[in-house]
Amino acid sequence: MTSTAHTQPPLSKTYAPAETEPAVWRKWLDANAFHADPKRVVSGEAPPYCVLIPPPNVTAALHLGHALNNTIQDILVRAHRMQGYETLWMPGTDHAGIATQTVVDKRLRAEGKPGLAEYRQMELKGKDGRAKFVAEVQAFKDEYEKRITDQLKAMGCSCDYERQRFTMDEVCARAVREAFFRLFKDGLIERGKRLVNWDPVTQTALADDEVEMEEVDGAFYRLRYPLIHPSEPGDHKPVTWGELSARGYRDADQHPEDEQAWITVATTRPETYLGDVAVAINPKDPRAPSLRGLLCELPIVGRRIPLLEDDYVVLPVKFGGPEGDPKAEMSTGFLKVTPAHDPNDEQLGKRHEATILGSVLLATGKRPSSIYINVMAPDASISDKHGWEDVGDAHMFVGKSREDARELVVKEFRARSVAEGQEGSLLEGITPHRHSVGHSYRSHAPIEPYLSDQWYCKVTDDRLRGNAQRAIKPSQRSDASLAQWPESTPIETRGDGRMTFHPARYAKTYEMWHDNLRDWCISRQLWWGHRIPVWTGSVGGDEAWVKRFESKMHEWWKEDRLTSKLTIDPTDPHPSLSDRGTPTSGSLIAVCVRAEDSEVIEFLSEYGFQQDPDVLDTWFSSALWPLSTMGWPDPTQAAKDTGIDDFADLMPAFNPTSVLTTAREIITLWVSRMAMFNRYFRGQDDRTEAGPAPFKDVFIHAMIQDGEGRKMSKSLGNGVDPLDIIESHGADAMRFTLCQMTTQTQDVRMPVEKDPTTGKNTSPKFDIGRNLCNKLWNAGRFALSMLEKHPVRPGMPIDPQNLSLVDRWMLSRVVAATATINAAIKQYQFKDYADALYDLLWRDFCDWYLESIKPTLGTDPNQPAVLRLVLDAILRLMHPVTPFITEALHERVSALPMREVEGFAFAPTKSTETLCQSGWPEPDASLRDEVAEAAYDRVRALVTAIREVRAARQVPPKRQIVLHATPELAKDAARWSPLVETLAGVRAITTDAAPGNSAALAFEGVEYRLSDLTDAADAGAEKDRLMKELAAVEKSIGALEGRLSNPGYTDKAPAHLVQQTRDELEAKKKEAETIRNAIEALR
RNA sequence: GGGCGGGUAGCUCAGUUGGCCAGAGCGUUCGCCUUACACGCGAGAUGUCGUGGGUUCGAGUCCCACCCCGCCCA
Repeated sequence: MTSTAHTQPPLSKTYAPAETEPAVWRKWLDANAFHADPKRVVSGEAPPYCVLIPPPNVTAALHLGHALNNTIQDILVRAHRMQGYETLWMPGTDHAGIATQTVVDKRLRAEGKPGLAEYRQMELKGKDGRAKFVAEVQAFKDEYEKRITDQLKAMGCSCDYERQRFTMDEVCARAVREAFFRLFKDGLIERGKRLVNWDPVTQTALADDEVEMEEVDGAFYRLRYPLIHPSEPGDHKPVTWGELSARGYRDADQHPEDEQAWITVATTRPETYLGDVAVAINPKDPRAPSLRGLLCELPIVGRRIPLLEDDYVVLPVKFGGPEGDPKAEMSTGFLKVTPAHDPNDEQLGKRHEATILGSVLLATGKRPSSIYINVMAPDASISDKHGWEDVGDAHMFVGKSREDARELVVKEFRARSVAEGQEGSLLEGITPHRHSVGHSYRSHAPIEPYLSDQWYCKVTDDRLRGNAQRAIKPSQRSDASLAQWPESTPIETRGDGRMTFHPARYAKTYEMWHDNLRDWCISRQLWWGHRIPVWTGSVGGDEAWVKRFESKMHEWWKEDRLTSKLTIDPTDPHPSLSDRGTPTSGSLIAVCVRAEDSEVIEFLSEYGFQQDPDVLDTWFSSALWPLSTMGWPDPTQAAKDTGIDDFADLMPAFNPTSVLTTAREIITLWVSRMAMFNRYFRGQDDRTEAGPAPFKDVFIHAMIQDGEGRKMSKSLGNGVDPLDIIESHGADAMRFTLCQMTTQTQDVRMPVEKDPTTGKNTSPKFDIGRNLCNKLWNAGRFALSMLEKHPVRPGMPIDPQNLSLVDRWMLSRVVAATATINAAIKQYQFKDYADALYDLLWRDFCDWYLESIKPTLGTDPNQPAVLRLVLDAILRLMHPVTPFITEALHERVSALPMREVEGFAFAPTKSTETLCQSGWPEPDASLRDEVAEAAYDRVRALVTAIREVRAARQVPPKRQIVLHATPELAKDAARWSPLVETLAGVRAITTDAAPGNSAALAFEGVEYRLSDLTDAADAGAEKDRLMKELAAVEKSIGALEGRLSNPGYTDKAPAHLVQQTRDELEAKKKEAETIRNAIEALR
């Protein structure tokens, strides 16, 4: 045993995290303490415990939410490591396509360098703008990745940093290629022209869950469309009110009969009228029959569009629409139909495709190619270059932004009348209307529903959705979902039903997401990301040339190096990939290349094939995280790429992982997709059996809000930077506070204040953690000094029966706390874990145990051994949440001589070099000593009673007083000696009669006396106090008697409870008697 | 509109299957620099448990209705 304790410098009076943390971190690294060895799992030496970090975005600093999330993961990981599990916490970062691209563009411009727009110009001029921009992003990525890793280290996260992955590194890239290839081959990826969520600022498509709905103050604009008769192109035959009246149109006679009639549409987006292809009316609307066969003429544009009947249109209230429904209140009964700029209109348009196309044919003499008239450019400005030809007189709108175009449309409609010389404006009116509008989660610009070619993953296929639904534990499935999706019933033998949500309610979020799932748009019009591995082109001309192509393609296809699909007609406005067929001249061929296969790629280039310019949604690569981080699909190659030679053992050892810890919104964005992919790609090749879900548990933590219940955000300036807290309070203090805040609710509040000295945001909440650390530090410092003065004498393990009362009590408290802590960690009840530690350390160990042993430590030969053991156990139990301070103290404690206590063991681990690798307390349940606890509780109750009297009587703290006890109590106190004397400031416990100026002490319903309190007792104050106390006791007696006189209670309540009430009544009556006597004595 | 969470002391939160007089920390009041800790020690005060009904001998806890706040989905 080295006596390092003697050579080490004295501990400072308050805990100074900045002096401790770096040295402790070095110690962990030197011990290689966080490195997981999958071989120990594969060989059966140790059970696995694995956590995958939710990879943070590589270009954003970690915020307090990350700090919470990572604290939770580190608690779980450190606890399990100490419990003897072979533990892997896999770190990594996410390339975060759209976010990073945006951030880097902004940064470049802020630095006065060329931005994305300039690189786009370069690319157009063939100057390699794309590659150069990606190189810029890469440089930023390297810088920020290091920053994030440093932040994780500052928080004390015990990740296996050697295995750190990045979603775009070569190992992860290989997983993306393989996954895309297999999904493509299996018909689960397709391309199609659909209306997508378009972000006009970043100019990319977004998935449904990347769109945030926000309430916006808008308006319903009521626009009049003149009615005309169908006629030859060029002719213009207005419908008059007279005619309408004759057709039975309601209220048509309210208008001059020779004037042109109109209908009124209500819209929140007047600028989209340029793309209208029809106006729809509900068939139940009484006006519908009289309008049949008529057309509208779009003002200014001059397009003639049909009137459709469709019950999607909301009936106005006056025609029987639902009362109270704001839409029915606002509705004019006419809906403008703009398929290219509204998803509902698209659906409606598709239902009436024949009518619309036929009507356009009739009006223009030209057969239109589709129902879509797209009037916007990708930046959402009005454009006649993207599918809008019949501009008519509407040139004035071209080139205007959405917002400007809206204003101009309103202005023009207001200025114009339905027909030349006719009264009244085309703009019937504007009604303010608050409604929700989709915004980009990244640029926060309003989403434009926009028609474009995109790649989709058919997640609605049972092979993906079904397996995700079946993944969750049967008891967490709802009847409604099972009824809706009978095929999603988990089948135990398929490996279904093994994923559990904590708290359980989140299973419902997950379930409902899948119940309403739509196909996933996976392409993004970005440069930063995994480029879609599909090359398209067509092959024609010389027969030998074509033959060479076909034979090579066939050869490689047989080798599974590529797979292809065709679009038969490249001019098809809705190109969709059909199954692989014989390439024919003129058909567009899409070839998916499995790997970075230069032979195939060069060959395709030779034939003029070009790689799809789009990249994949970031979540596509994130979804592969449980696979890609473990070297899938080619661990051998992954080992070569990284120099980490045990890649091959990772999957068998650690997938499925133990738990995923993440935030609520991630359930849909990420958890679902990881579940789908892990089960799909780890399933049997014949798909008879799905693979395992990627984690056994999913823990969803609360979201931290500020004191007013608002999200922490940059724009509000209410965010707290974890690094600031680490600097001001220490990493452990931050971690303990966050742990203690983690209740099972979905939000937790953290009042934010500005630190007056640094000007940085902080919260008084962190004082909880700081104070706790300081308490631990001083308790440790004190215990260490005591153990130096009174060293443990080594020897045979101590029989706990030979220990003093307070020692047996303290050990019993450690046993109880360990059980509470184990249960809390197992159930992800982090607040319970923190509270159990707080009580054990502060209340039990510091307030009572340390105070109790002060006078006896030098005389009781066993006591130092217990003190050392208990301190050691507390350090271990606290280590997962406060790793730095416990490691630092443990270094000194472990250097001291020790002696075991029978039954108090620690879990076996692979090393005890550091505390973080040392074993978790595993005390035998027999050390739980109910008798000692009851006895010590009596001591505490007596001490507290005496202290109350002392405080009430203003006895000076240092004054030693005398307790006049009954012979029974004196006997007990002698057994406990000197606990009561030490803790209550009692000089002597005597059976002598008390002198006249003594004070009353009520304990266990018996009156005792305390004397020598002061030189002269203040009888008046004492009497007042006793009168108050008596009133309280009498109130209780009344309540208890009331309960007992209720036959319903005595007859129906459990007997032991009734007895308990009777006993208590007796005790209270005695107590009242005691107080009355005391009052009497004062007279 | 659907789903979920919350409304308990001035603040932040506990309160498991209904069963002692509803708890903790911070803050606050009183007394203490008691030789580990003033980031501390001892003692105290503070609650119509969102509102209104109901079930029960007994409700913060179960049921119904309603009112606020927040999140997610449409």
